[in-house]
Amino acid sequence: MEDIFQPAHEDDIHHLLQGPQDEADLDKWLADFIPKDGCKRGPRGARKRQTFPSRGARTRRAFPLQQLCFGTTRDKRCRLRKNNDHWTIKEVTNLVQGVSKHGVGRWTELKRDFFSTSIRTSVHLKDKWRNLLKACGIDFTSTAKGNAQKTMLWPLDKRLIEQITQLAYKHPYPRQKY
DNA sequence: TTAGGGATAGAC
DNA sequence: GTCTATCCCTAA
Repeated sequence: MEDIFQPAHEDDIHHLLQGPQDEADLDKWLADFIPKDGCKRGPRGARKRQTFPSRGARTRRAFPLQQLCFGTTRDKRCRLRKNNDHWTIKEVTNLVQGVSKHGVGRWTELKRDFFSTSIRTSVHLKDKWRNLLKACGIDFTSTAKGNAQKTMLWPLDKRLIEQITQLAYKHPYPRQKY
């Protein structure tokens, strides 16, 4: 199976190992971590979207469409669901910067400042922050379930993880009500 | 608009 | 079947 993280050229490998040379180079460097079209990345290895509903004959879950229309036991109406769109390191970095600037709970402002051209909604930002806290082992609510898989943080810079942890304590989630 | 619970996808 | 990331719904 093709390793989607393996750069195509030796120069790319060198570039990857060297890290970003300067701020202008940061985007290109980060781009090496962005999953290629049709692929996913994560602790359990690259995931490719199915290109054909092989299991779809048995279950609607396997359809590879960007959007699905189906009902659930909870919601009888047809419901649209996008396929999973994993976050890139750059997006996570933007989110961390946004929380650093605005604090938690101000997701619309954060979206406006850092994700104005992104498909991510304020709800996505909130969900991702919640997810990052889980992954950092921070129990943000008394009802937090189980232990998040810490290995999800593997592609993230150590400093970024530290920053997330610090922000989590500086700006506890959910936001304090005044 | 936000918080929180639940549903879903996909690897293991 | 389990587990996690992401998406979606809905109450406040």
